[in-house]
Amino acid sequence: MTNDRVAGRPSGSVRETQGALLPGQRSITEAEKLAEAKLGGIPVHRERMAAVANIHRAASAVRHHLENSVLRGSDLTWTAFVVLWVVWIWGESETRHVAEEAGISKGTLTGVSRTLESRGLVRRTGHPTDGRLVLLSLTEDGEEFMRRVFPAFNSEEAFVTAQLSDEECRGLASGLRRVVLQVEQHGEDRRRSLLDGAEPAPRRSGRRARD
Amino acid sequence: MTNDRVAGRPSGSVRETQGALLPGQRSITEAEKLAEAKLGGIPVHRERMAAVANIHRAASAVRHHLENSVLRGSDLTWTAFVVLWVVWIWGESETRHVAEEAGISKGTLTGVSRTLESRGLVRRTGHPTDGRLVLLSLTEDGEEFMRRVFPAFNSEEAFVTAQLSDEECRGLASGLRRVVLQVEQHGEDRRRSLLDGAEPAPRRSGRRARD
DNA sequence: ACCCGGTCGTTCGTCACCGAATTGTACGGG
DNA sequence: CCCGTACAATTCGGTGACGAACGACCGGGT
Repeated sequence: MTNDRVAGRPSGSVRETQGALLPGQRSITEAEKLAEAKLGGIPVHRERMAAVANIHRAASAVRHHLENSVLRGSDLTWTAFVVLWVVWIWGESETRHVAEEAGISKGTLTGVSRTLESRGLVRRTGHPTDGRLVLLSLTEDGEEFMRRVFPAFNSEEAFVTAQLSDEECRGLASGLRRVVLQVEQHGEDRRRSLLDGAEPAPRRSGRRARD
Repeated sequence: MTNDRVAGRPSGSVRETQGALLPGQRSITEAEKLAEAKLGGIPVHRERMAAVANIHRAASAVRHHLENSVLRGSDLTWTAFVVLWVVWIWGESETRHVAEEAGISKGTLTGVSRTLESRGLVRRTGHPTDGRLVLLSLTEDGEEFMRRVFPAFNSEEAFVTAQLSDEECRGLASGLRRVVLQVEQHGEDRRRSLLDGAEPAPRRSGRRARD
């Protein structure tokens, strides 16, 4: 039993014992306090925890909303749309760059891009001089699709950020960009130093070593 | 052909033609300009687009980093850890609340909680008076696990936000919270009014209607 | 006592996604 | 010219996840 006097509560669901509780705002600050109490003395970086937790809350809420509004009607998955968007914005690109930009693995991109190809939205062409590379580009149908669907997508982006001013959006984007850069620039070193000495890592899914 | 003079570029990869290009910062602002040019006149909510895009970039980067640092060593998936975290923070809870808080579906939670149960980290008990409910709580092993692993997790949360001051973290969390609240409070109405009149929605995966 | 609309967690069909192994191409020495 | 190395995309085994259908259960009305 640890810190029962602080973190303790009557039996039954916590939510029920607190009455009507809006998700989000209050629950996350409650969570911070409870976490600190749970750890009993060990300091918690509360702002960091709240920021990171809310990044994921927001990402999942936004993705869910977009999947069930604009994307559902187009019969496209989130990932497929992101890939389409990346190729649309950047123009003809090598697959490894598209995969990185879209935040998916190369293996996943192979499948997604084939799906998009079979729907006539993207074109896959070999690189003229380097036979290892494959270039992705939008077909005319793909261009037309994005001209039609992106405005709707962007409208929902505006909807989900409706509580924020333009200036606040800029601040938000700037903060998030710094998080992305931090991980991209120092993440690998950090991970290496964390398990320094230790074996690289086990793995629970995916193809097994042939060995 | 639309706006070729504005959006046009020499053939080959865009990335190659721009020289060394840091991912993140520059690419997203480039993307905004390119998108606007692509749409040729139709206004784009640039700040909104940048904010939303960066939410997903950041979420995926942070998740990736955490999965490959603290979680890999514990042989837990991201989702399993989030569920564990929610139950740890909130104490014994009904499954539907845990699922919502963790941002996953009820069906997924069934599988995840069984996995966690089989590892002896959580306990599943029937509700004393309502036979439909199942309550989740941490076992003593689960408590011990979180006391050990959460500090490491929190340290990585601090790492990914290292470029931000405490004050900036608070601002970031606040902005994201408003996004979450906006979707939670008005998202369903919005989706309903968007496809108003139209058929509810098709579906591409999952169990088929029995006909 | 019995239905009956509503709500709970679980089941299950159907993909999405990851990442090691694999395959194929490029290119710089011997 | 033919290797060996490097690096590309693809293949494929495996898990993760969704969400409609389902069965168990609640509680109020008839």
